[in-house]
Amino acid sequence: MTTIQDVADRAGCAISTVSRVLNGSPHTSEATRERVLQAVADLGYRVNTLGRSLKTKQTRALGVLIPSVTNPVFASSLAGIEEAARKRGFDIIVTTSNYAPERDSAAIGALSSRGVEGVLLTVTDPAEAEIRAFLRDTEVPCVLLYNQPVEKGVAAVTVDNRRATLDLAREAIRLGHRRIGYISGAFGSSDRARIRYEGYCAAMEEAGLEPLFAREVPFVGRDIDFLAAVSALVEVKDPPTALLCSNDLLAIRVIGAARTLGLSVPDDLSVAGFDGIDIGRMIAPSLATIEQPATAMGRTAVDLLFALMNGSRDPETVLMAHRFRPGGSLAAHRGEDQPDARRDARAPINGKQNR
Amino acid sequence: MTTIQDVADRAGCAISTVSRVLNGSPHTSEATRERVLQAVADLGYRVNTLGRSLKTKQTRALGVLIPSVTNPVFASSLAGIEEAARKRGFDIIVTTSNYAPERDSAAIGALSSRGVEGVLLTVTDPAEAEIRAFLRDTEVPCVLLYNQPVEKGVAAVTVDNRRATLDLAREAIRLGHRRIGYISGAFGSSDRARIRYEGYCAAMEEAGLEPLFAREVPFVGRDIDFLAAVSALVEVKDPPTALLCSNDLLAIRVIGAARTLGLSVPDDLSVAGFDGIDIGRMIAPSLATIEQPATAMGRTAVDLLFALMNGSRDPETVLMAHRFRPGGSLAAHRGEDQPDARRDARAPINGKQNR
DNA sequence: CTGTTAGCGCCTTCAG
DNA sequence: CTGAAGGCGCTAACAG
Repeated sequence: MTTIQDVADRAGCAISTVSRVLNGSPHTSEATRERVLQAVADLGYRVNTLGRSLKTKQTRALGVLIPSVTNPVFASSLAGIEEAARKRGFDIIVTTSNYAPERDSAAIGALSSRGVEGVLLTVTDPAEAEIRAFLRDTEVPCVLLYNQPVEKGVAAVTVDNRRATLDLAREAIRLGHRRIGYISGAFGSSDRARIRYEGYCAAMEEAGLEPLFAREVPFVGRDIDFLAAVSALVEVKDPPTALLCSNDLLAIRVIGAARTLGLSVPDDLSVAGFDGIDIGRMIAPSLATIEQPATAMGRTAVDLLFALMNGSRDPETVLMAHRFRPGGSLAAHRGEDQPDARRDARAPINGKQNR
Repeated sequence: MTTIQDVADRAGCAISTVSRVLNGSPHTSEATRERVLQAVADLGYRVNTLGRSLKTKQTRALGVLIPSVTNPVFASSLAGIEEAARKRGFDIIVTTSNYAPERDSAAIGALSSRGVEGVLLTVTDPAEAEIRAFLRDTEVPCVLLYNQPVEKGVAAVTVDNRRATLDLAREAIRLGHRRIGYISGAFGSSDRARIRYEGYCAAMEEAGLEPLFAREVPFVGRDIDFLAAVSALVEVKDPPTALLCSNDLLAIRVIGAARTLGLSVPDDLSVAGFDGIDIGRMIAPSLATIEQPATAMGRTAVDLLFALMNGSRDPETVLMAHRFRPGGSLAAHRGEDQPDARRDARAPINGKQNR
């Protein structure tokens, strides 16, 4: 590895001079400047970022933590992040938690240990003690993405998850559904799932309906377990006519499971998701969902992060606009039911009850 | 930021002692060990990776370059990479080229400037001069992913793109198709696309057919341009009955465009892709394609990289197994054509000809 | 067993 | 305009 000293030797000057031309210091004669540049080219020299960073305390690197990179919604936000960071000359260090809460703080520790100048976080639970402590104590600027902060003074970019799911559930109700279930991955793995559930409950109550059930299913588990879980939900007396899923990937799996169980979507069962990933448009029937602007959210989060970094803005929660996207998976209920649907509402049919 | 000196002060010892206990050196008394650990906990101290790396020349970081993180095939390989790297205690710095050749070498430069201990590359063109030079001259271990190296001594993990497309084209031919077209993103943006095209040509020639055409379409461009490009290909006299696409994302867009043009897939036009992304299974009709084990390829690439790093293996090309995945998008040709299809074969109908 | 010391590669006053 | 020198945080001999 060639160092700044090698360049200085070849250019016949001191390393400080090399440093100056490399960093565009104005006080250098054109002649030596040329020689230095020539030496750099000859030797194929590249500054060692570590040495520089150690001195300047600037790593020009951002840390990113997301649950998974194969979930298109996070891939999109990552794309937005990467683009916005690169535009400013920053690299990103990417870590994933795979929805495992215990990996969150480990990842955050590793990131800050690397001296990243800012951090973008999608954690499983922003209310978790260690996470809160970090958010409060750290001096490295930090913005939550998709998470909704539990205390003031924490920056975040998200949609209004509660309101969005309320909108979605209202739509299902408007379409004549009365027995509507909510299904999510492990609540412990996603504050979004919990908040969205609240929105669902609010809509049900508003319509004078009892929330049917909220069931956690093994989102990242094996197909066979997943199928069993869905089966337990829908193969009951007075089954739900619509299922709201905490995210699109889950919804797509549910549709697949329903089909395996011999149910037609949406004829026998309506299904809706949340996120608005592209795949939803391509499948048949297309997936009804809530769209959130994932790439723009990533970009916005970086913008906010840089504003935080240079002190031009205080931590705040930026709410992005969401939008209901209609789709064939959520259709009008062909009601052979009695008018007063409340009589059908009941305690959880199966599985643990939430709330 | 608290440093090792702060810890030493608080523990009442020298920084070297702190360093020793932190790095698990055996020669430390249990007593001081305790004191140090306590001080670390009290102060919430974390080693500064930069200082350590500067000394040890070990960054425990890998560099990754992929075209895009929103293409599921690269997202999957990235997931495999991240997992395998983390298992070994390595972080990854992720850069994307967005299929722009000029961004490849810039990214590689930035990566090595950060002192990454190894690099995983999916470049637009491994034959490009600057890339070749880097591959040949660099002392940082490096493995290509998806790319097929153009010279010996370069490590790579890929499938046999030529052979795979040959298999795919054979399948189309077996299904009765004679007028088969090949469509890809910009050849300049993907050596895979070019090599796959060769496989297509080989299959056609083997069957005594003339390659119909190979057309580059604006893969990352606007919908309207894309539609026009597809329209120009299929709205001709004696249109192709099957279209082989250089990747799945492209194939899915083609199906969408065909539909917009009023064509039914596969009744009017069969379409096949390459990659085997999950979405392909979920759309209707399901996408016929060549599956490559993206996540495993990422993992394998990291394994190979580490073997390179510790010198236990020499650069080599690892060919992973591919598999034809049947799908509704590629159906038997309902031939009202004359038996000798060669009479229909012709020079490119439209667009620039390749090869 | 523990402290002292010499850098790793680079930037940045401070003199000259 | 340029060189010399100190030090960023840490590790690794080398003494003691």
